[in-house]
Parts: sequence; C-alpha cells; structure tokens
Amino acid sequence: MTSQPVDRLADVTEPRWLNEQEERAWRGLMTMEEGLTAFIDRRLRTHCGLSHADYQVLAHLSEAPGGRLRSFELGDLLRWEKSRLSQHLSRMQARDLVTRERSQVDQRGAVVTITAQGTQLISVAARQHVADARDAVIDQLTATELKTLTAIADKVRERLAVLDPSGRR
Amino acid sequence: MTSQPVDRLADVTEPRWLNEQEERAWRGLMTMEEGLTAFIDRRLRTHCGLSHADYQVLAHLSEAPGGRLRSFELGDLLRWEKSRLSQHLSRMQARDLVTRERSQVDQRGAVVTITAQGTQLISVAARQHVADARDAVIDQLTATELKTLTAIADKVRERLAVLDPSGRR
DNA sequence: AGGACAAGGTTGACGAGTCAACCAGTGGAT
DNA sequence: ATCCACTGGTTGACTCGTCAACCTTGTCCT
Repeated sequence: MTSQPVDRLADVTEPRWLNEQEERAWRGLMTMEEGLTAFIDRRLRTHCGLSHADYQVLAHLSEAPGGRLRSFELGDLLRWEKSRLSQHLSRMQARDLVTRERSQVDQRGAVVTITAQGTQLISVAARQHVADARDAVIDQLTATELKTLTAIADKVRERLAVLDPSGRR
Repeated sequence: MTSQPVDRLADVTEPRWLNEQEERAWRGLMTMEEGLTAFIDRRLRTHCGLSHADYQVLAHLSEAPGGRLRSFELGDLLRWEKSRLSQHLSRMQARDLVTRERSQVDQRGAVVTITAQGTQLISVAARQHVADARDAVIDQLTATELKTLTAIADKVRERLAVLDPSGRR
C-alpha cells in the first residue's frame, strides 16, 4: 500500500520462504495432523460414543488414584481452559460419565470422579484407541522412524513452550 | 501388513498395548499436534485477524488462476464438508474477504473469488505463517529429521486414505 | 419428452470451544 | 479483624463444525 524504508523491514516484507523439501515437510505435517485427528475422533465416536475430548478426560481420571481429581488438576493435565473444562464436565455429568462434588479441603474447589459407566466405557475405548494408533501410525513406521518422531515431537513441544508460554490456559 | 483373522479376534479382548517407546512416540505426537495447531491458529488470529481456516481458504484462492475457484473445487482442496465450506464462506463474505456468484457454466454452482482486501491480508498472513512454521518446527530440525518427518507424514496419510476413505467429506 | 437420480449448495438445529465477566472462598499483609 | 489480591469455578454470548433435510439444476435412460 504505502512505500516503506526497505532495509529496516526486510524480514517483514520478505521472509525466508520454505524451500521444496521444507515445504513438503510442513504441508505433510499439517495434512497428517488434520487427517489423524479427524480419524481418531471419528473412530472413537462411532465405535464408543465418545469424542476425543471425552476420551482424554476419562483417561486421565481412570489413571488417577480413586478415579478422582480436582478440577484444576484435570485442567492442568489436559491443558484446557477452565471454562472449557467446566462446560465439558457439565455435559459429561449429564451423560453419567463423571460426578462432581465440592471439595472438603477447599470449599472453592470441585472434585471430579469417574462413574462406573465411565470406567466401563474408557476400558473399551482405550482398546479401540490403541488399535487405531497402531493401525494408522505406530505399526506403519520403522523403529528408527519411531525414534526420530519422538525426538521431533520433543523438540517442537519444547520450542512451543518457549514461544507460547501461555499455551492454551 | 494386515493382521491375521486370529489376531483380529484377539485384538478385541486384549490388544497389543504400546510399549514404552511406542507410548512416548504416540503421546508425543498427540501433544505436539494439539500444541502446534493451537499455536498456529493463535498467531494468525492475533497478528492478522484470520483464523487458520480463513487462512487456508484464502491461500488456496490466491494460488488459483484469477483468484477464483468453484466452491466444490475449494472443498476438495480443503477436504471440508460442503456445509462447513458454505457457512464459512458466508462469514468470510460478510467480512469482505471473498465474493460469491453463480457459475455461468453450471447454474447450480458458485464461484468464489478472493477480494482485494483478502489478497492484501493473505500476503501478510503468509509471511507470518511461514515465519511461525520455521520458528516452531522447520528451523528446529536437522535435515535428516526433516526428511524422516516427510516420510512419516506420507506413510500416515497414505494409510489414512485406506482406513478412512471418506476422509471428512 | 419425461422421470429418476446425482451433483452443487444452502439452511437450521445442535454440540463444542473461547472470551470476558462474575462469584465465592482463601490467604496474606497490616 | 479487615482489607485486598489471588485462586477455583461457573455462566452467557458468540463463533465454529457437523449432521440431516432441503432446493435447484444437470444427466442419463427409456
């Protein structure tokens, strides 16, 4: 629109674009991500009646001692906004997957507990989930690729923590 | 590659759980995905006022000859449901990022065109996007990792196409 | 030509996520 | 004891994605 002093804004106006190899990697990653999340969610939904979000909530609860967690602990594990968690738990409570009570220790707080039905469901869903994970990803890769993938994920997560410390919360 | 009948039956009751290495890879991948999509979307939103979805629409349009595409072509590129596309385009049209007209060739169809403002915005956003992609992922990885990542993404996408042919459409 | 069926899009209702505002309880400082 | 900031959670309004129903136009078959 308006003419600018070129040198000062050099990297704003002309960044280092991706070369062919980088472009392929980036597009591939984005497309894989979209496809994979859609796939996982769809399978869980149609085979178990759980969304991926439901699954994650129940998974964390079922791994916790007594199948119960404080709301904020759950939120930290999931890295969800508190309002999202609150609303989601309301819906899950209505479906009899979890219960909520006031904490005895801290009157502000809520304790979330997985129900028998929730426990039942997550046990089926976990089998489905691991089978899908194998089928779509894990079993498709060599041992080397698996190791590299882990390394990549570690690096990126670490980097994101630096770039975006708030990280959705 | 595919499991035998016997395995399939066994899978239902007691699947092959993930070993430690596999578990780390899978959890790492999931967490990276969530973090990365959140990051990309947040940056685009706060720096350019575009959601990632907006970005993808405009990117495809700006790469098309004349900055225009039939609705269904756009849908195929994005792999979006047609209703999602329709609703999203309505919102983008209201924000003066695209226009829609009836196709002359096929009276059923719509032709979507990027506006001047849309062109302006995508050019800024693309710079932001590539900078973020570098910063969070590309520049963090070695050449080998980048190559392996591409290979992994290719394999997974290919596998997903087999497992989930509908693939969100 | 006529009728069935498919293709391209739109709409409405609903489930889900985000943001900002809010409320109640907690825990210091003074 | 009182004031005040912080923490843990909930609510309401808005945006976004999905599903099913629907309408119009094109296509094919006879």
